[in-house]
Amino acid sequence: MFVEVALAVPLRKSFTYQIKHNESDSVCIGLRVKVPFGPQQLIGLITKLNVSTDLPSNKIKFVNAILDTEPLLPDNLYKLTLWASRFYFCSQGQMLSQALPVALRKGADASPKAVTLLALSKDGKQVDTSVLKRAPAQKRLFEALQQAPITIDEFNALEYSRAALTALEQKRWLERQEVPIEIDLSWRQQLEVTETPHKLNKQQAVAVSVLNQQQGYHCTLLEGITGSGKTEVYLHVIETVLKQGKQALVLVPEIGLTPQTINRFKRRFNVHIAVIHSGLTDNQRLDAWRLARSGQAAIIIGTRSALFTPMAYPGLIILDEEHDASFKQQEGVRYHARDLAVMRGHYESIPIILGTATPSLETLQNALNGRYHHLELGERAGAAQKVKQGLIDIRSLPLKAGMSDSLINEMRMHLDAGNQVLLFLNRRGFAPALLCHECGHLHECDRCDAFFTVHKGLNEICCHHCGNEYAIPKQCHQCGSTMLVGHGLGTEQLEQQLTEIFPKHPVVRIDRDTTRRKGSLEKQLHAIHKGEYKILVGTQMLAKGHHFPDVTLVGLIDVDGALFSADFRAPERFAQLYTQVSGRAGRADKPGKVLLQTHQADNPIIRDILQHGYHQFARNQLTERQQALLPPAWHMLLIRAEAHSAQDADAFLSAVAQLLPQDKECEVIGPIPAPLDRKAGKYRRQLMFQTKSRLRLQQAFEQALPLIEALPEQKRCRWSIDRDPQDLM
DNA sequence: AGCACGCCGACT
DNA sequence: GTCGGCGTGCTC
Repeated sequence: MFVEVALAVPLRKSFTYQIKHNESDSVCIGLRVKVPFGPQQLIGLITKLNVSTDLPSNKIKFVNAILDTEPLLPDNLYKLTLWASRFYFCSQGQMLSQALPVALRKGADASPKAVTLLALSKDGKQVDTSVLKRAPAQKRLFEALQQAPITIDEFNALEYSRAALTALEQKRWLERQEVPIEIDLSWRQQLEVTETPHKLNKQQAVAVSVLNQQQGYHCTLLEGITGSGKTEVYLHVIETVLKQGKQALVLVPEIGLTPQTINRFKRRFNVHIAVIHSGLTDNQRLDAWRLARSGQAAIIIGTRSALFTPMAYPGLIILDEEHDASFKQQEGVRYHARDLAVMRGHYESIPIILGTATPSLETLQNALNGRYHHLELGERAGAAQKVKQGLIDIRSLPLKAGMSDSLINEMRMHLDAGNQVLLFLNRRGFAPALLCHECGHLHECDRCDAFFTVHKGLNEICCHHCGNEYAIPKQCHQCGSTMLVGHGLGTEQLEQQLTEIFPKHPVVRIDRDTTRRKGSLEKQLHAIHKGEYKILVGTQMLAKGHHFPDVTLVGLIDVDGALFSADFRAPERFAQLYTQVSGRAGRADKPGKVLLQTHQADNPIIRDILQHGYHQFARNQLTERQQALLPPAWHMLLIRAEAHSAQDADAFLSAVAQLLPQDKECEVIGPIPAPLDRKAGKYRRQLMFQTKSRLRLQQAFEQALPLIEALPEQKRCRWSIDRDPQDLM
């Protein structure tokens, strides 16, 4: 008997193994097996059972061990990964390597029946702690055990000394007990709501009642402006679901998973909440996965990959900040958690809510054409006033650190009134280029097609694309002159100059450089909330998800770069960002103001956003995309290739282009150089494949893929497939 | 992805 | 002389 096994290797295929006769009764699809693979042992999932195979028998090895007695994933989730692997043109093994916690791919027990408990022995209970006064580590552990026994996992998490454990065991004061695991599902019988729900305004109440009535699959776009109380709607709907004994899965963007978010849910419901984020260790992740699969965790909150968390009693999926780009995986299998979440809703027959103030055009199109339900929250929940907005045409105006006089004056007014000011500049570092004042030479990264960014604080020049870094040169590389100056403006310089312009108002900078250390972002945000800083300077990080109630003025220093980008999504992204930052300004008793500096005051996109707001802008953009045959009207697949020589990448993509159909409903563009032509010493090219219908893209590419993989040119470059690319970089 | 094999530069 | 750099090729 033969089995096909999906392995977590980046190969678009599965592998066939033989099963020993005595084991052939204990295999079925979905079990994990340990198999020899080249010189290593890997763990994979059985995806097919066969009685014969075309492969020569000398190639086939035996399965070493069967690890499970029942399928690892619930049927619906298994089907989802199967569907996703077809949709994203990867092997099921590649998809499963995204979907399964690492610990399970290393052979951990999926549903352990017992747990090891550390407890005091009979002897230990007689002992007085004073005998341990010269062994503080032992004493600490001993006293903890006097309170209550702890599991071995807790022991590891709480950072007790291993030496102390061994010492206490040798004294026979401590013993290990095997305790069967009990699955506590009491929340399904009796739900404890530990906080009085907030009173809903009319629109919220309507939304909640519509959502509460949904049975089976429904996808709803909840379009609610910043401060309109989306979270309160979520909490009401979750309560309904929990009362039916079903679980809720909440997906949030990477930046949105803060203690505040989690506490909001913890305050309301006295249930177990599994939190899944990138900071977890493999075992913590497995723990959360088990709690969700057994049904003990009533609520699961997590980022992108949490989408694949199994649930014993699935009831609802909520995906917050639906438009956020962090839901799209940007390496390996480039899946979109939003699109897969909708598909999961289908398979599980449960409702899914997509919430945002600024819907992506993809979702908006689905809502407008009736595929999704559409609910709008247009009122701010409190009595907050509408934000005032202004445009500063900086053409030929004198600028101080990129700021016009009118911006500086406005800042002064807000600061003097005791308020905070937020300045947004999407460029970190001191200056985006190093210029020789004598010969005009701009210092360029030797591995990329990009300029070095100057970081004064680090005394370095860095390439933001490949991480290449050097000490700031004393002399020009071209002419030897010592007159080197930073060219252009970055957040570091802005911060420095603001300290000089406003010496009395403390400045804080929030970007990847100042928040690199773990916990430092939280620390800085806390200081801002306490009012320790009056001027906030930052990149994207500052714009997303954080609320600053005392900020009354938001300034966008330079938005021209965002609009000049080659990417067709640039206007959409900019409008989302602008709307999100605007939402940060002002509150009930303090009106907010947003100022936008630009050299293109007549730019129709800027005009459109300012005059009509995101709501109308997005609808106009949708029409433009339809006319330009761009997503979401048409469907797009991007093939990227990189190689040591540009010709190798070009040759491969040209050959691919020959294998793809071209007609009225199928377009092939390229190969063209990627926006960053050369990165980390490699030349990058891309080929775009666009079709009118999704089915056509699926069929045409499924047909071409085996031929592409057989191309001889394929060997001379690294290439990848990106379906529904989020950016064309 | 990992891992082995293989071929050229700076070290004891 | 060798340790180790990473290019190349293979995995049922």
